[in-house]
Amino acid sequence: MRLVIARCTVDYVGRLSAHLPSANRLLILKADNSVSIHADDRAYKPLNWMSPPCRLTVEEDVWTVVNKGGEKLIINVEEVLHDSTHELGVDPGLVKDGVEAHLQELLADRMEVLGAGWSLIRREYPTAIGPVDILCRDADGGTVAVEIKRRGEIDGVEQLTRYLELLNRDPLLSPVKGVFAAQEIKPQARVLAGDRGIACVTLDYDALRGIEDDKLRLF
Amino acid sequence: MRLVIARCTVDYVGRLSAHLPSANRLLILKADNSVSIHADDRAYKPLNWMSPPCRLTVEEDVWTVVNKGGEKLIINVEEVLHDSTHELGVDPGLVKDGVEAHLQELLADRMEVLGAGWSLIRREYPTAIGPVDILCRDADGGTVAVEIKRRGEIDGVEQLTRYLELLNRDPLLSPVKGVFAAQEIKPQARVLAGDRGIACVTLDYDALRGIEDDKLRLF
DNA sequence: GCATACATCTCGCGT
DNA sequence: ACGCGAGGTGTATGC
Repeated sequence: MRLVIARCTVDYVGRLSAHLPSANRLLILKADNSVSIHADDRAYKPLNWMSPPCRLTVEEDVWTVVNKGGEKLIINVEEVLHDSTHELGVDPGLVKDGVEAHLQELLADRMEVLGAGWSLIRREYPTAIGPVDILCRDADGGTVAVEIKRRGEIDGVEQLTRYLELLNRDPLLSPVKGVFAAQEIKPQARVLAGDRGIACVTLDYDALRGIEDDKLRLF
Repeated sequence: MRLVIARCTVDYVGRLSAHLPSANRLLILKADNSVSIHADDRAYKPLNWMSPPCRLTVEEDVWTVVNKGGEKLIINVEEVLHDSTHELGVDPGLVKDGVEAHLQELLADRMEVLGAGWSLIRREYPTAIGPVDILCRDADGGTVAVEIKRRGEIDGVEQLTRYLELLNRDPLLSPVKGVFAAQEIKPQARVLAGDRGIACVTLDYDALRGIEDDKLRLF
């Protein structure tokens, strides 16, 4: 990894055209040839970048990065204020916990959260337009499609609506009801769901995990 | 901006929990107190980060970054291999060209691209569920809602569908037809649009800009 | 401040 | 390779 602090201008031509006027910035050149240009604010997003795989060529003070799609990043280095290179090695990578997949596992293992007597048919129930997160039966034996999101927004309701339309065309399954389950459901999504006859359930991740822990403790 | 190359472990607790085992990484501490942790690959996304506004506290070799939402980033610095600080000043920022807003301007100025005799009613036509990109009249005087995207995907068709549903409830406007306009329209979006009676138009950005340039040259 | 829509989104999974 | 969905999405804009 090479770190350069330099006064530079940058031009990007690709999916759009963009230009950075002359200023002092951080240029990061990584082992995979990727390049990013950072200002002194905002942690996440570089001002400009070229993702790998790409090729970097240096001619005098003009650095050019191109990728296979023909996108081009041209850095004009006017003055170098710092330049250092460091060996980092391969990163072991990060361990995550708490994403939607985990919510789905937890809920599938504890269907009674949705109602007494509810039971799982299967997770990731396949359909022509994609898998339904959870297909289950309610206490009356009726089929229910459950869409799970971390944050429930309007597009999640649209997604579930498409699944329900499709599932209800199958006479073996119909009628299929819908449940929109999320840790947090936006008001607009709740209104749209109500309008479509879809029930909303907010999931308490810690409580679900607590139940799961209790279960594990039994073994 | 402070650049540190260090062997470190990182823990993030917030919207999820994540852990980075000990390894050499780049730590970027920016003027707005934001922190990001980079491995030696991938230009865009840090391994871990804390976006501003946030607060950084250093106690011995443990750096803690917290934000208002209670998210926490804990960096355990085991060995510092490089440490330098640089003054960059405020960045003038980047100038973009080719985004959706510009497509909308160009198309509004050249409605005949959609058909002979078409005319603009207004851009950003307000509705209860958000502004319609362009509302216009076709050659027969019928009202048309146009949704513009850079890349036309399924959610854009859903969005336009919601607008059309709403607009067609207004007897003063109804019937309102729909046009889905984008530089590139994905096949699935095209199929869904067809199913909903929505016309698809691919926009040639360079051609639109060329027409605009010609117009400007007249003055 | 909340809510929506866009992004050179990136990234991973599945077909 | 493309399509699709998720993301600690981040970021800007309008209310």
